Order: sequence, then C-alpha cells, then structure tokens
Amino acid sequence: MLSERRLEVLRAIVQDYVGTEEPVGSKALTERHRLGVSPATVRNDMAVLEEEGFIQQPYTSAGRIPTDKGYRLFVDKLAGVKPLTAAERRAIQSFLDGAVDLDDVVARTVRLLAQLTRQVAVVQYPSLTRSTVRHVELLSLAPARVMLVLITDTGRVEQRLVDCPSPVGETVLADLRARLNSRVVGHRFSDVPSLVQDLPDSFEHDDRPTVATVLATLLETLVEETEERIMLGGTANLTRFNHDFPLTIRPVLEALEEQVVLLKLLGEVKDSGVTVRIGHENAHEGLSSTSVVAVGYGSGDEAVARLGVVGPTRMDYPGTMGAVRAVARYVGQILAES
Amino acid sequence: MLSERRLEVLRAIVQDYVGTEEPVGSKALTERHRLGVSPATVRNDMAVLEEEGFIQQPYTSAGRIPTDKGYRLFVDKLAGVKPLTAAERRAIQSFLDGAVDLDDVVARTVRLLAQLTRQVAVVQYPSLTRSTVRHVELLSLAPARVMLVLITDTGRVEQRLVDCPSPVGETVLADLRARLNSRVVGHRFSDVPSLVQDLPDSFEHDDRPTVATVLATLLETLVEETEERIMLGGTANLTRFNHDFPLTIRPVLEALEEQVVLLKLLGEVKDSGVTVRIGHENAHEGLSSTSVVAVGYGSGDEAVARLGVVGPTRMDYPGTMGAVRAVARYVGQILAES
DNA sequence: CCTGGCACTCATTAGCCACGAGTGCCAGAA
DNA sequence: TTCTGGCACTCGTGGCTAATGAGTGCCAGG
Repeated sequence: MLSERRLEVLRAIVQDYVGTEEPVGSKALTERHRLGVSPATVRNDMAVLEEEGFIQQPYTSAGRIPTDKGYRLFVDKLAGVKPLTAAERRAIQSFLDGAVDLDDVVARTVRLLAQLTRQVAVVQYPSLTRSTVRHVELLSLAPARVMLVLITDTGRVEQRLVDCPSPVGETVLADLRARLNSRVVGHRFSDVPSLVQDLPDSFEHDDRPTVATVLATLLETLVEETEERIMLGGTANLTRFNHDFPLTIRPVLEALEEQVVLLKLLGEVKDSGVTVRIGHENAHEGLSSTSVVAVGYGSGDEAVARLGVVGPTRMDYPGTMGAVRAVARYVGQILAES
Repeated sequence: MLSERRLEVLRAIVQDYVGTEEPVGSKALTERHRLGVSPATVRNDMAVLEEEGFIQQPYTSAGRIPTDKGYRLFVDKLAGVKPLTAAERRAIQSFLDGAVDLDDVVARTVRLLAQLTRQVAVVQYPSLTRSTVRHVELLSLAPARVMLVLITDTGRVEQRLVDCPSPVGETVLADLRARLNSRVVGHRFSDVPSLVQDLPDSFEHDDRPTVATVLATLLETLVEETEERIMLGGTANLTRFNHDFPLTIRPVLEALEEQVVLLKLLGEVKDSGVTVRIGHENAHEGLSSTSVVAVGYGSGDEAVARLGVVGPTRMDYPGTMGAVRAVARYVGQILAES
C-alpha cells in the first residue's frame, strides 16, 4: 500500500510532467512542491513508485515520467474535475447559442472543444436509435417513385428514394402517410418495426406490395442510419506532440480518419460521468500513446450521443475533463430547447 | 528564351527531385537521364535556369531544387496529364458504385482520392446555387410551426423550422405546398426568388403573413445553404512531409480546418480542365509550400462543385492531375445516374 | 558551344570531451 | 524505523574539430 506522501509525490510528478513535458527529477520536485522532505527521501519514494509500475525512467538515471498506470491512479484518486471559470462558461454559451441547425450545433461544438482543450475534438451526431420520430413524409416524385423523408426529434433529417413495384396514387400515398404518422410519431426508433408490422393489411390488396416496399425502406433507413456519423476537429493540435513527431502523429491521424475506430472508441464510454481511457487502455494500436476523455450528452436525462477529445496521455486531465463535461451539458441544453 | 535542352534539364530536375526528395546535382542528372551531354554542360544550363528563377540552391554549392515558377513551367509546358491504368479505373468504378446516398458518394470520393494520390483530398458537396429544385415539402408540426424541407436534384436535403405569426390550417398549407411546387420544381435556385415573389398576393389576406414568412425562410435557406460544405480526408498523408515537419504541417492543418479557406481555394478553380495552383500562388499563407490540384465535376456538362487534393509543391503533378480528373469524371457519372 | 580539369564551398557525420541533471546506495541522525 | 546528507556513477546533451564528399563555378582547349 502506498503511503499518503508517496501518492503526493506521484501527483507532483504528473503535474510537473504535464507542465514541462520533461522527465522530472527528485531535486526539481522538492523545489517546486512543498513536500517537507529532502530529495533523497523523494528518491526512495520514486523507487517504490517505479517498482509498483506507476512511473518509469526513459533511460537509466534520467528523471521519471508517469506510466499509463500512473495516470490512471492520478485520474481515479488524486485529481478531481476542474470546473471551468465563469468566463469560459459564458464563452461556451454565447458560442453555442448562435447555432442555426443540428449540423451547425455539432460543427460549433467541435470547434469549441478543440479550442478549449487544445486537443482533437470528436463529436458524435445524436444517435437515431435512441431518438424518436417527429414526422415521416412521403413525396411522389414519379408515378412509381416515392421519396421517404424521416425527421427526428433531434432535428436530423434522413431521406431515401423508394422504387415501388407499381404506380402509386396520391390518395393511397396520403392515406399511408397519415396512418404511418399516427402510429409512429413520438415513438422511439426501436419501437417502430412492431408498430407498423400489420399496416399493409389495412390497405387494398393491390396496394399492399407498394406499402410493404415503403415500409421496408423505412425500417432499412432506421437500421442503416444507425451507423452514426462523427465530426472531427482540431487536428492541428496534434502538432503539439513535439517529441518523436512523425512517428507519433501518423498512426493517430490514421486512426482518427476511420469512422469505425472513432465509433468504437466512443462506444466504450459509460452512460454517466466522464470516461477517461488512457494509453494502452484504448484497443486501437495507433492510439496507444493517446488518451480519450469522453462523455455522453443528450437533451433529456438519457445520453443520445457522445463527445470528447483525443490527446497525448500527457494531458491536463482535470482541466480537460472539466471542459468536456461542461460542453456536453450546454449542448444538451441547446438540443432540449430546439 | 530557353533552348530545348534546357527545358529537358528542368524536366529532369523536377522528376528527380519529386522522386528522391533531395536536391539534384549535375552529375546525378547525367547518370539518370540520357541527355547526351556532360555534367559540365548541364551545370551551365542550370546556371541559366537559376538566373531565370526556375530553380534554386538551398545553399551555396548544393544541388538544385525547382522553384514555384519552375513547377509552373513544368506543369504548363513540360508534362501532360498521366492517364490512369485500367486497373486503377476499375478500382475507382467499383469503389464508387457501392455508394448509397449523396453523403456516401462524397465520403467515398474523399477516401478514394486520398488513397490514389496519397495526399489530402478535398471534396465539395454539390452546390445548391447551380442545382435545381426537385421538391419543396411543408409539414405542420404544431399549430403555428411548420417544417420546410427542400430537396435538390443532386439528392441533397435541407430543412428549416418556421415559426409562423399565426396558426396555419392544413388546407392553406396544402395549397401553398402545391402552388409553390408547381412554380419552382425543376428551376434553378437562383431563379426561385423572382418565381415566388407574387405568391402571397394570391392568398387570403389573413394568410399572407404566414405565406410570406414561409417564403422568406425558403429564400434564406437558399442563400444560407449556398455556404457550401466540404469534406476532407487523408490528412495522415501530411506526415509524408518528412522535412521540417512540425513547422510545415502545422499551418497546413490549420488552414485545412477552415472551411472558408478551402472554399476560397476551390472557388478559384477554372470551370473546365484541371487547375493547378502552386506554392505561393495560393493566397493563404499556411499553404505557401503546398500545391492544390483541383477540377470541377457535375452530373451534366456544367460543374456543380469541385474536388481536388492538397499536397507538397514537390508532388507528382502528371499522376495527381490524372487521378483527380478521372475521379471527377466518375463522380459526375454517378451523380447523373441517381 | 561543349568538355574535362581543378580549386573551392559547405552541409553532414563521426568522434571526442566536458557538463550536469539525476540516480542508487550507504552510513549516520532523528 | 524513517529520513537525510554525501558520494560515486550513469548517460544524454551540447559544443568543438576534422574528415568526407557531393556539388559548384570557372577556365582553357577541342
């Protein structure tokens, strides 16, 4: 078990290393922090911390840097979430208030997060599975061609072309539109399949294939578009990886371009509270020297999507966590209002 | 005036420099290219080329590298566009054929371009100004709240919430929807304002404010959404700037994150043929050591948007131009089919 | 106008050395 | 026990010098 002071030493190491980006030695530590003990004592503590795997020497007889395990302990036990200043809060609010539609909200959020944390920001579009239907519209484009438009409560719009097996009359279309909406509006996407199951039966025999086709496309849209979209920003901040530059940044950029990777990354986020994944805790190889700080957000109690940042393991965790949490809250508010 | 052989020397310098990424000397040149003259002669030619500003020495008595002006001459006079191989063409086709909707087409195009050229790819969404209206839909969400959905011939969908001054009946809405569509469907966005100008007059006096509000929102959408969207990909390829890495890559990444910059960049593209902007020809400072190769694309004769790549001035121009042109053609085909 | 020869330039690399931040260990004090 | 001061040792960093070699400009002669 680690004594109180040893934890204090670890905290000091993390803080100094994050600040200076250089391995930190025992002497420097005692000078910058009031630990009340001599460098020699700190050295002993460091030896213990190293044995336990919390810190590490880049090479023999250099200063120490935290390991992933060290950061983990720091995040879990030694540091809280740093709340934003009033000025920052105001900045967030005024920046997000100007958004005109969902795309804009997401775009602004990405910029905001990137600027605030000086890291790469990742924002997932509000997910369809957990949203509800606001409206389904059917438009006749040609005799046997219908456009299906799906509008969600988060303001997202999806459209699909439907090629019908036979020409479809305006009245049938209006009928279908009305019945469809009366059944599904306000319901969750996941409930839609069972709600529309018997709908074809209530139509004339001739129209049933058409109705079935339209419904099939609707269900397909629900499934397909559950592949969620993600917006990325602030990649220029990666250049602050001053160290072994090309080597580090390359795989990170590659990973960030893979929507799949990002989705998986965000998928591992807990439903409540800020989630931090440090270094090798991230499954993806290219991200093994980065940390992900993410959190769910939503218009109500429940999270409909996630947002967060990706940065070097050597990051200011309390500040980053504070910024991510705050932004998520404001975005949630904005979504609830619209 | 430059003699034939001197141009040949310039071409050789560009080709070698692009290949090796190192300043090229007179001896190496005569070895790799059958110029039929001795290194000494080449040196004299080089001296002339340097005096004319086509090439440059990084420092006294090193090899030569092309200047922006040198690349310009190379692109304009010395090199054509290299057509793709049959295999590459097939790859493009099969890759793009799988796309399901407009977003997907753009996303796939970006990936394709990035992979093909090994550079940063930029694709502009088909522009609204040059598109035509396929359908306008009005949905009643609440008594005094209407959702306006605009569908373009390129498959793009835009929606806006409209808060009306007074409750609006279903019949009025249906009436407006019908008249609106009969007037604007098939017409260009730029023609819409004059087409709907007198529309409010044909409604009951009480409904005119509502109609006017809806129309205002429609026109606003046309203008606002003319701010065009852009998709970016392949930023990981920037790491192939091996040279003065952080210094070079930073401003480039920053520039690429600014939609405005990208739009301005693509805005300068000629309407026909592949446009190449080299180094300082790009207005933006951060892009002064990159070149942009871009071209318009569209479903018909006319370009509705642009796509291209951004890479180091030291790039394989013929190959890049070939790839960009080929991709643009296929995307145009895909759009025309849908 | 082209060529071979020659002296010169200068970035790069390797080798060397002094410096100093940092360590581990140990004996003695608290 | 726990902490401290002292001390020898490690090793990356930075400055210096010398050797290397690719590349140049210039010139005299074909």
